[in-house]
Amino acid sequence: MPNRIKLNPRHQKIYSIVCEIPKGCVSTYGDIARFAGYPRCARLVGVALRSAPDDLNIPWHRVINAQGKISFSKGSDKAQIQQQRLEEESVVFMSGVVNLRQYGWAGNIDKDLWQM
DNA sequence: GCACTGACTCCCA
DNA sequence: ATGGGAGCCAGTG
Repeated sequence: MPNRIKLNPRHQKIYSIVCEIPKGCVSTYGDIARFAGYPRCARLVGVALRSAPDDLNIPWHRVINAQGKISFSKGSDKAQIQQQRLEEESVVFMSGVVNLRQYGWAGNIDKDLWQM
């Protein structure tokens, strides 16, 4: 990913993590924050993604909250776009909720690798 | 530098 | 299962 844009190291770290999310998978703010090295900074992820320029092509739509839902207000433009993009990646929304057990990227490694 | 806000999360009623 | 409240850390004004 191009890092020509000068941003805070934390943000860049978060961007890197988000970019590592494989297609067809989703992750949560809390998990990404953990991977980035900021266990309690779920909000920071939100701030970072909000500041994320489109130039980087950040797959921010693969980032959802711990409930498996979109953090935006229902009916919000971004929420619509996010869901649509995920569906295009074979991520199925059931009642507006993503099954993290199945699509959760962090979920695959969280149990064994991050169990401490 | 202080105070408020937030694309969050967790716990309890 | 659902709803409400407190905690958390950074960013922004």
